[in-house]
Amino acid sequence: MKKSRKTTIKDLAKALEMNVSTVSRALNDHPKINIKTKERVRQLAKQMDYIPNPLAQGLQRQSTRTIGVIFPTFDTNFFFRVLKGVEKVMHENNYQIIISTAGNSKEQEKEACKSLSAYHVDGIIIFLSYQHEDPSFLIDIQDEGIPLLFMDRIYEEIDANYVVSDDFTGMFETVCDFIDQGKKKIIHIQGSNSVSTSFNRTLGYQEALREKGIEENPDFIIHCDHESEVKSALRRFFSKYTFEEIDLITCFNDYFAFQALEYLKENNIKIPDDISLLGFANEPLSIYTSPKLSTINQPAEEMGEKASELLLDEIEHNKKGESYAYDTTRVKTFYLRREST
Amino acid sequence: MKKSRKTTIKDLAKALEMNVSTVSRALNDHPKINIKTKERVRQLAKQMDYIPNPLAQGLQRQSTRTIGVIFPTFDTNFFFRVLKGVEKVMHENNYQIIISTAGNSKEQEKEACKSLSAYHVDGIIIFLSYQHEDPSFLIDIQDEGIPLLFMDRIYEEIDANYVVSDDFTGMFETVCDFIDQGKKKIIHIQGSNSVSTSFNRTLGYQEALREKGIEENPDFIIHCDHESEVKSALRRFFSKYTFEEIDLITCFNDYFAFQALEYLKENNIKIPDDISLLGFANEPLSIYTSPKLSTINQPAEEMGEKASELLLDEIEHNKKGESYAYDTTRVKTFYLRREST
DNA sequence: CTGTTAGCGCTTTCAC
DNA sequence: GTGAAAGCGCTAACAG
Repeated sequence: MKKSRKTTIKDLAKALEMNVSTVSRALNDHPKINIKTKERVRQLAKQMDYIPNPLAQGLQRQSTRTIGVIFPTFDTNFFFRVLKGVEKVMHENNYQIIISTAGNSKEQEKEACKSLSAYHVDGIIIFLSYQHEDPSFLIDIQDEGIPLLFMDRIYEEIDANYVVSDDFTGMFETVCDFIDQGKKKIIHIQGSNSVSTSFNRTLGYQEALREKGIEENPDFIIHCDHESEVKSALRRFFSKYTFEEIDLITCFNDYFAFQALEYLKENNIKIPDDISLLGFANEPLSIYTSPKLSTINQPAEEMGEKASELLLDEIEHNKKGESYAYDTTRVKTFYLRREST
Repeated sequence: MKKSRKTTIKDLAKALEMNVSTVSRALNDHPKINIKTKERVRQLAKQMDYIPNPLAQGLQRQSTRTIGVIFPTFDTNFFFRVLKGVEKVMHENNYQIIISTAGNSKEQEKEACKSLSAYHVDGIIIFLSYQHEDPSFLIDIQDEGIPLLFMDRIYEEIDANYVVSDDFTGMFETVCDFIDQGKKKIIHIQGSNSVSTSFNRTLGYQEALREKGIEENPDFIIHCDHESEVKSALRRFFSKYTFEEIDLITCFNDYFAFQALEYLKENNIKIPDDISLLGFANEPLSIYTSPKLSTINQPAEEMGEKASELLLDEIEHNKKGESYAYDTTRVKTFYLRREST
């Protein structure tokens, strides 16, 4: 393994017989540098294939043109789609992306944050997945001047930019519409309560019933911590109720809906004639089921883009020392009718 | 925005009334440091929440505990699954991951490489997606001492670690088995020829026919650059041939197979009774179709893990200045029977 | 065992 | 306009 050294600013300076500081200034388009010198420097830089060392720059400038993204896991396709949006905007702006996961513990989540902060990322996009009784580590990060952008979950205690999809409204409006169309016997399969998205979707379901004056039956909210529990939960439910007593099944997400779909098919229930089925998220899979799953679209890529733009904005303001007003943008979700409703 | 400074090694040194170098050595477990001093230093470090600045360390050590991963795009779930494997191993070993995409041009692919090299990553995992007439930029990166690991595609010209799934064998063996079972009229929908995975899968198909003494009909290899072309390509094909003339449709990947599935359903062909259908890759979607798609499993996560381990290994050897022998590991693919065959 | 010093590659005052 | 010099936070000879 031969080691070829990268050309540094010193090499340029020597070759051009000027001081490194001049070269640096020329490269950074400093106003007081002779246009001719600038050109000479730039030309040689290109010729010698000079790329500034971001580590050195970062050390000096306290900025690395790097942002971090922390996901709960790498299991859900939704995150990948968000990442795509992030990637797009960040690379357009010449930022690198460092990814992390919270894994399966609060501790890991905290470690991921600290680690990114140590790496001097210029900002962090985070899908916080745990409830921390002491979220001071997050505030510490902000205090270090690293902007934090929270995705898909709002923390009242923390002042920051937020990008969330409007889970509540999406579910609320859609369920209202169904009720108006005469489907009044609706159950909801909810996910883990500690996940705010699940919580909000359930809330949307409940509020819609209330709005339309339908009495809530506690049995009609079926709790599953994981999609693998859906079928047996439904089996339990339908041992108490008949299929005729239900018009529509709403679900925390598309994966839950897929399980429900299988369950219904196994029981020879016609979808949507006997029972309608609604997912949530518009995962790519939802167009491949049969019948194709109706769902509530959650524009993942758009969320990633929006988050990146906000974060970049905050970073820029920070650099200039300007003040900055936080924003929480709710990305619109909407009902997507396919074949299961 | 209050800016709280991070505690540095200097702060520790001052507080402990010793020299920074002693502190540094204590922190790095240098053999010749008094065990007592080490303890004092470490305790204060923990107490003051000291985290070494990776930028400074990187600048000095020429190593950043950071690796880069370059994907062609963020479209295929397969990449996400690979990333999961990479994430697992890398974070176990305290490495950060920087991600990039080749986007849609050779130039971008090259830029991504250069950019990662500039960031002084310790290694790069790359799914090369273009054919570069001049791959010297890759060799340059190796010469800088940055190990390159190629995924899913072999470059004869470049000496490096490779991790590939055995596309050829997976397709070859599966098609042979089908032929043995009496399905002899087999077509193959191939993807872009410039993608080596597609190329190899096609080769597997062809070789299986040859092996079993079946004459190849050029019409039976249907070319599509993208899944969106599959339906019309099939329409064209089946205007020339009847459905009865075909036993089995093999596809470049599961997405292609989904399109074929839709086409067959639209034409009221019973799967697998009239025609069998085989995908490739075992994308998560394949279990949600109806009928469930039979496919050839490609262990994405495992590939990511294996790649990471090899890369880390090379990095470690490099650091110690030891010699290192490259390896190309073929990850086994295998036929996964579900309902479409 | 520990301190002194130089330097990684770059930016940025402060001079002139 | 440009040069000299200090310093970002850390490590690693070289001394003693």
